[in-house]
Amino acid sequence: MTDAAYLQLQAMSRYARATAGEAVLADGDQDQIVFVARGATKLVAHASGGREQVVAFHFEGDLVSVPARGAHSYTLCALQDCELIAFAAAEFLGLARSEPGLLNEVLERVLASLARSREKSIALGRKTAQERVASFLVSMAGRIGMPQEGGCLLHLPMSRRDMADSLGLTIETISRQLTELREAGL
Amino acid sequence: MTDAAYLQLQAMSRYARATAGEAVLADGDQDQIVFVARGATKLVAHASGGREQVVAFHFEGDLVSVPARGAHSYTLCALQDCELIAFAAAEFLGLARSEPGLLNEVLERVLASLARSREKSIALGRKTAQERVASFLVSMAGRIGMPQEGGCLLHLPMSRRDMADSLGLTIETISRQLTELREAGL
DNA sequence: AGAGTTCATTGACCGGGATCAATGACCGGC
DNA sequence: GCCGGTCATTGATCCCGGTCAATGAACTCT
Repeated sequence: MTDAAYLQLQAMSRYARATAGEAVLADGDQDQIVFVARGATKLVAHASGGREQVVAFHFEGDLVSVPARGAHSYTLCALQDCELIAFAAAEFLGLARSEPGLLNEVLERVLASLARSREKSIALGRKTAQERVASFLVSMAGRIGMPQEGGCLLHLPMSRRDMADSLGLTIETISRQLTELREAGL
Repeated sequence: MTDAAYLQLQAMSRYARATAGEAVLADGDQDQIVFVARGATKLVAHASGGREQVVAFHFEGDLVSVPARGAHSYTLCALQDCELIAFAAAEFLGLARSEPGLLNEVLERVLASLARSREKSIALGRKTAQERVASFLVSMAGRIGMPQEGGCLLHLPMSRRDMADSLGLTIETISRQLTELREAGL
């Protein structure tokens, strides 16, 4: 990346800190691109009737595309204390157009997001509660698990409610499935 | 786009025709990028136990990212007679890196796919059968509806089974919801 | 220490959509 | 014409996970 582009990028960036549980609304009018420099976030969609769907979780180093409200309104929300760097998507992509390396990096991350979103669709559409919880744990282990001898240590920054809202279940069902897995010795 | 890039692009493309119902496996080893020149397709994920989830529908002019098998295996499948142009994703993105215009176009389409995939997650996770069918119809009207005086004409190329596999329901439920909408005069 | 809060767990019951089953419509082949 | 096939519709029944409710654990505030 050229120095000039770097300076431009820095100029259009907005740095934000967020404490655990806090919403990072950013700017509701236009699409945002947010880089998670530290911490973890969830992207929540609000459906009618108070129903909420967690569309994705993000961890340190992840890039999030936060859409302006379309059919549903979205909120980016901190799970832990976070440091975030936000850009207006249009502006960001405008600059990226002259920086193929950057554009390519963004595209690859967006493709990864798309792949994860599709996996979520499969889970939500065709899996039982047990399978959803199990594949959630496997997926999280792959993303933020610390390999340990013989296994893998997993610190989950989200609450039961977040898991439920991500897997299309209720907190009670999550709880029941987890105890079932625990009693099965997993 | 430069002439040289265009020729390279053409050289790495694979043209394919597919008749309705036919699978377009392409190449299972690596990710594919497919352009739908004519017709309509579905991207199907195969879960264990014969369960299938339609991850997305595509129509004339759409660009599809078909992942090589990861957690689940995917198949691109023609809904109508199709003309398709396929690229190996790695190769395609390699060339695109030197063609910012192309890269930018691809990125925008992938972002649109991501947005649709998220909308699908919301439907699958937090909506009733009735709401799913309704938002499916609205979404399809937005993509392939022909505006008519006072309304909108919609030719759906997919079967009840495809809708069911897309919405996480069964053909019976789709049928019941459609008759319910019909009887309500919608 | 006591009161109020939020979150996780567990139990009892209920309902929306899956499953099983039957029927009809439409098709191409011979 | 008849027969086999696939697809859509409708009804009867069942079950997974939602809903309602109670309890306990951990924490903060006064």
